Amino acid sequence: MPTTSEFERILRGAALRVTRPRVAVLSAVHAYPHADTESIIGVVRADLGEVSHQAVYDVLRALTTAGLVRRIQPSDSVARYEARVGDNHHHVVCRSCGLIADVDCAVGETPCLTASDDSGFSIDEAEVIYWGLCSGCSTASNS
Amino acid sequence: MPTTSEFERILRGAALRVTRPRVAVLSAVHAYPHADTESIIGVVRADLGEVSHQAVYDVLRALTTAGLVRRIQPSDSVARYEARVGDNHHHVVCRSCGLIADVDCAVGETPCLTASDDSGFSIDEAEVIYWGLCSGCSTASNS
DNA sequence: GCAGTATTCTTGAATGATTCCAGAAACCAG
DNA sequence: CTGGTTTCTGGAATCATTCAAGAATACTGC
Repeated sequence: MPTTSEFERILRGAALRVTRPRVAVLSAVHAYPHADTESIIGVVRADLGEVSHQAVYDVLRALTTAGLVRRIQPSDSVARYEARVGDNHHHVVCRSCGLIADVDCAVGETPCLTASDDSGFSIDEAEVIYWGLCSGCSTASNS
Repeated sequence: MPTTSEFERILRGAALRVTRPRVAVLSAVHAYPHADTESIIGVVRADLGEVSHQAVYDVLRALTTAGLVRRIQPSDSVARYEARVGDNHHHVVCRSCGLIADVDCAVGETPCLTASDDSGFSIDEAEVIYWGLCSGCSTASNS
């Protein structure tokens, strides 16, 4: 977990202004991977006191645009954010409880990037979501 | 494109009641792949006259649950539906205009179903979304 | 260190897809 | 044909997210 000054450096490196809300949001995303926006707001407020949700939405968008965080949004879920970027990993989502876990790319480097027929698209990213049941829900449903 | 009576058979086969709205919605999803809910409502109304959006939402949920249609929901997009089910194909989405196209599974049968480390999840489906630019938007952005 | 300027944060309201609710209508079994 | 259940209608509610305008704050050059 990077320190505050490291977060500042990360922000500057992305040509983003360093503000308290931004450092707090970036820190929260690092601390709580796959957290939804409301959770992040809660963490940031616990850290800084009152912060408008608008600011958090704004910061999350700025960080996402800058590529410092990744936004993931499985069907039937609100937007979630994570700080692991640039390593082409994917996610498993539990159909029952919504738990999300990271999964490294299955077949090596970035194989998923190659579609069999790209229909004329120039593809730059492949996003994979595995659906299933987490160990807890799986056990519960077998009983 | 199946006929109305075929749609009826499909519905009965899934243990669903046959109603005019259901046939119309199923038909619309077959006719307009990747259409969003509002478009489907429009098509259904052109066919049957006034139909409540509630009915369409309801039918789409019933069909999705029954496995007759698939719901896809790329980030920053409303829910969309398609009738191709059970053949493990994926999608390319244009970042610029939102166009969606089908892509057959890249590496053969259902390889994506195997995650390198499933974190204890029992996985039953892999959903792949390729992000990029469609040929039209790609050309436009190069100029 | 300090003013100027552009970006960012606050407050509060609006948007829009989706869902909830209660009653009317339609479908299927016997 | 009738009963009973499921589905459809109409309208209102929910909730994540966004828009807008003014106040505050951070970076740039002096």
